[in-house]
Amino acid sequence: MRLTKAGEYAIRCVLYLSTLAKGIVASRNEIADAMDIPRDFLTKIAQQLSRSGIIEIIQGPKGGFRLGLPPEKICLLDVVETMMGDIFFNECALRPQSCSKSCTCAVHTVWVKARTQIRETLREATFAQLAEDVKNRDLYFGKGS
Amino acid sequence: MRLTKAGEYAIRCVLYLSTLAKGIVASRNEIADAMDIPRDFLTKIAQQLSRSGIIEIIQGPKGGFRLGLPPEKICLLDVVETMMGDIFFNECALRPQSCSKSCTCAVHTVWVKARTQIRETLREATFAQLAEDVKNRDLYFGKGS
DNA sequence: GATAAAAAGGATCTTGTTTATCCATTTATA
DNA sequence: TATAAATGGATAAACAAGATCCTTTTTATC
Repeated sequence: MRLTKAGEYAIRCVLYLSTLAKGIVASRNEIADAMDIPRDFLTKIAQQLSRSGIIEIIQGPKGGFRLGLPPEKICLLDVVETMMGDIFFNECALRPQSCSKSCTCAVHTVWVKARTQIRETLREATFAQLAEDVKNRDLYFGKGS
Repeated sequence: MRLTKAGEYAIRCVLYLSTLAKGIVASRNEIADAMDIPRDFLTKIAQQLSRSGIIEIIQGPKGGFRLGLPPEKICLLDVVETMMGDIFFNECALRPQSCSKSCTCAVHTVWVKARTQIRETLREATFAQLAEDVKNRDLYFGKGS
């Protein structure tokens, strides 16, 4: 049960953009180099992030990516669910009709609780906070330890 | 981010055994039929559960599976981690040395929190409770709705 | 307009994991 | 000793993840 590479890369990309001044565009190559993301894979990831409004893509020379929302309006949950779909640990917790047994059973209530908790935790973590922390520590940019 | 079939089947298997009187052995076919698990797949699942002591396997005629521990000593976390390995959402949360960037960053503390929460929730859910609930509701055995 | 930088979109490919099945071998009851 | 029942190893099929390549489209600037 783990974060996919696509999810990890997406977080790094949004985090990078969140550390820039408002409205600044960073090119795909710049982001890929800085955050250690395969260039062409980043293309696909950016397309998904763009479809859910988390980033904007600018084409043409001087093009690249920038945030589509202020970083305090973007949370880890947004990015994770964009890249990996809904978080659920058991079909029943989200799609009761797909369970061959009854779905009110005790097991499912545990999954629902787990799902709710993790979504809440990921929702509380905004990229404004994350970027601030990263900037303060000089992390993620080769300056820190 | 979801439970695998193997994880789901393992839970159903242990739940079935937990509803039986202490020490009772159920054959592989009985469990497979009752809980809608592919017979040969259940073999593999049982081997894993047996290696971590959750169930015991009895060979020969009248053989089958039974719990290796009292059901109040088995929790969802045990079964899930046996079948799916450690729960972690990000490499760094568990293996700091594998992260190419610094691992004290703010993102990782969020993953650590999420991981801790879900493990706690799954640890609290024992099969004694789960089986009791299932028996009370006549669920999981075709008698309920 | 023409040029060129930069991203899109589609196709493909590799790799790994999950799920499932088959069969010869081992175990142990009666 | 015969037989019921599970093991263990091998293999296959299905699917998802990760990565890469190439042609087309967009658009800033000369």
